[in-house]
Amino acid sequence: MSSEAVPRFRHEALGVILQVRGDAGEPRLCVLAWQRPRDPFAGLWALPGGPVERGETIEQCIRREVETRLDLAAMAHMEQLRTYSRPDRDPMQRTIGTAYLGLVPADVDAPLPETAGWLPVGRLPGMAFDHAEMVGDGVARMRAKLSYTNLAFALAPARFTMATLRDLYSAALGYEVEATNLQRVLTRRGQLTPTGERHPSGRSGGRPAAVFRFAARSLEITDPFATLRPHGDPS
Amino acid sequence: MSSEAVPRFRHEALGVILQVRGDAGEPRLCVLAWQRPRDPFAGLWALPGGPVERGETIEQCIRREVETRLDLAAMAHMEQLRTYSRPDRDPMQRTIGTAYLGLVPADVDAPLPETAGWLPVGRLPGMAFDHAEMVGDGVARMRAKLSYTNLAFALAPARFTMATLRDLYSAALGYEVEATNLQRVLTRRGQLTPTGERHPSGRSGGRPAAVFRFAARSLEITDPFATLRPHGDPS
DNA sequence: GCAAAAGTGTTAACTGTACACCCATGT
DNA sequence: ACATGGGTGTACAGTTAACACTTTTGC
Repeated sequence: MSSEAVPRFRHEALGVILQVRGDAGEPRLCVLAWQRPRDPFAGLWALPGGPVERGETIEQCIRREVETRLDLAAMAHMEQLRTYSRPDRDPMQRTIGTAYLGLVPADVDAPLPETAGWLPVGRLPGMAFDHAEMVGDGVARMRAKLSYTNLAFALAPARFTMATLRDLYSAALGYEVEATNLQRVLTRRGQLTPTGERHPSGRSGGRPAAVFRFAARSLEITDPFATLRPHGDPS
Repeated sequence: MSSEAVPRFRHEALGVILQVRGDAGEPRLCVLAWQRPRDPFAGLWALPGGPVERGETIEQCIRREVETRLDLAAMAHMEQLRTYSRPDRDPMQRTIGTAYLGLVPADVDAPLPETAGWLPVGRLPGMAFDHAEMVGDGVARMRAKLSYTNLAFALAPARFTMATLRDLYSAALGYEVEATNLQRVLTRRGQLTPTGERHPSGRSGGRPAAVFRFAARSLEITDPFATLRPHGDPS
């Protein structure tokens, strides 16, 4: 209608990279972030990411950006979260941003530069831009998918005992989970494969724990919540 | 790092606007589209949408674009689907596109221009760009949410009998649903409110049907699939 | 009365929670 | 022996699919 040229936008990709980390005692769900050295939002924390380049997809962009700071092979799952477009979300220049959710297994400990850190999502410090909202969206997506998919494969180490997995689920979901029922549910859904190994008990004794691994290493929907399913379709 | 300027992109919003329509006999799930008069993809069908303007969000853009062709008040629900960024998705110029899902109640019959139409999603004609993928994503999202939310409020007329609702669900889900169990499930979840009215039976007789309405007119999660819920939390 | 459509009752299968109880190990 | 933690058995409640059966209408 108008004769004005179509506007063009800076477009950035951002990563909500989550990992359950047990640095000090209890394992906690953490998100990877950088403390900003400069304005805007100097001193606040920002998610990794950067501007999309000319010939790449947004997903290629976030992979490229994260790769420079973290071994990408370490990231076991990645999916698009949502696109944020409030005109004032970047006070310096109009920027549209697409956030991705990335999950890192608990046994990976990639070295990080000084200014980077793993922030506990339960007690986030001040976040730059709309990054706090992105973290919230990412955590919500991950928690939902823990319920009806095998997504935990991307948070768990390659091999684990049920006690380890219980702690991991508890940290990721934000509330206590019982190992007994966790094992039953995951076993019924075919997610767990026993390795045959046993993890010896600690100083305080106790029966040695069986060691498991996840049957699949890519996302599968293991509990289709579809009520109202097709006629004659079990599950 | 590089001294090159950050690239900027044309950004468009697209709408996957769905409605269950019974124009000819059986109601079918349809998507709103326009037949393209010009290249690229002349003759193929494209979703409604257009370029994002300078001061607006992507959601404001898709609302503005759809508004010019359809009464927006008619659309009972809208949510962001996903952002598509393949560099060659628009052969003319690099364009990043964000798709939105919009739902229109079955009793709305907005007049459309000649070149527009409601395409049955079961037998889509050739679609322009990556719009077929967008329709697929939109239909999948809607079907999933029909299972665990009250999303059907956005597809159903204000008042309806269970027979009407059964046909609507069948068309939207793509398989037959029984009115008996549908009523039981929705009633238990508190989605249905009886109006007290009765719909008189037709020529062929039959008991008059009770008329219902949806208890809520905005999206609610009525069946949280969360297995592994917090200790001592029913439902 | 009979066909048609709506609505109710009942059963069976499955899932997840809670909790009691048994097993294997270190000290 | 006993404390500690892992693992199993079992009962119960909630949900949904399937289908037989009853109710209310038009003809």
